[in-house]
Amino acid sequence: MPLEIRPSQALRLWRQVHLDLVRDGQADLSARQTAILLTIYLELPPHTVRGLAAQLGVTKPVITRALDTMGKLGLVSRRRDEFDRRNVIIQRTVAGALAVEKLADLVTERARELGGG
Amino acid sequence: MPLEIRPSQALRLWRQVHLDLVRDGQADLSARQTAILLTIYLELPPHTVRGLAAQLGVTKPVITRALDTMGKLGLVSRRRDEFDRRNVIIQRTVAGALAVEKLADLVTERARELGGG
DNA sequence: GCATAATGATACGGGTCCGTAACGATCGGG
DNA sequence: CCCGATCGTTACGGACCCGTATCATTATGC
Repeated sequence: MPLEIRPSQALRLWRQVHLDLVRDGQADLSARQTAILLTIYLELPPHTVRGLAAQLGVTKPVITRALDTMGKLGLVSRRRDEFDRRNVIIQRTVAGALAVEKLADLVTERARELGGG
Repeated sequence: MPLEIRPSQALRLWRQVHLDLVRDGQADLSARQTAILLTIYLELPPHTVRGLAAQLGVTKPVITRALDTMGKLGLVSRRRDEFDRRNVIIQRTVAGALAVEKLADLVTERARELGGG
């Protein structure tokens, strides 16, 4: 069941959602942080620093810093893997789930408002 | 002609496109820069610093700095308004148009690949 | 001509992020 | 044991961006 969308519609959708994010002032997330956050909330656990780095094609410090920032914002949390104490398991939070849900509603609503152009 | 998309589809689309942008390494654009770039390429000219700042709900230095960065990348260019030399007119470039078109194709393609979930 | 307004750019102090390299902690094999 | 491999984190120098305040340039009204 593919989703049919024309390039011009895609651009207008992309612009409008980004405008909303900027205007809401809550869009302090970079493209990398967005990719990390959505991976955590859409893919099956467990999530590790190394695994996320591999999926995004970036180095581990990038993931560590992004988790620091998003942790301050309360969007994700970390805990040690008790079975292999070298690993860190990245966990979801209530605030993170709310933010993801809000983004989903925003994209969905803006898509619904798209005209035929 | 609204575009029907479920919240779960919207999230998977958002994640996949951001993953592509990060992996391509071309995602040096922040949410603000993306909003500015798409506004320039989708809305009718002329575009000024003040006008963009008003549309995005940010201050003028934010626009100036974003234009500096995107100008270095060749995505936009600036010239003086000869009829009111206080104004600066922001213009599109070939490279910018290509980048926008590429983004449109990316979103469109990833939308087409979406399953029913 | 002169004062005022408007535009975009710049200075400043502070924060975040980058990539590379090194680090401490932990696991595992010999 | 102990040495190497693996994990996530931190250090470093550099770059970018933020918001506020200020600046030079240009236009406008009297």
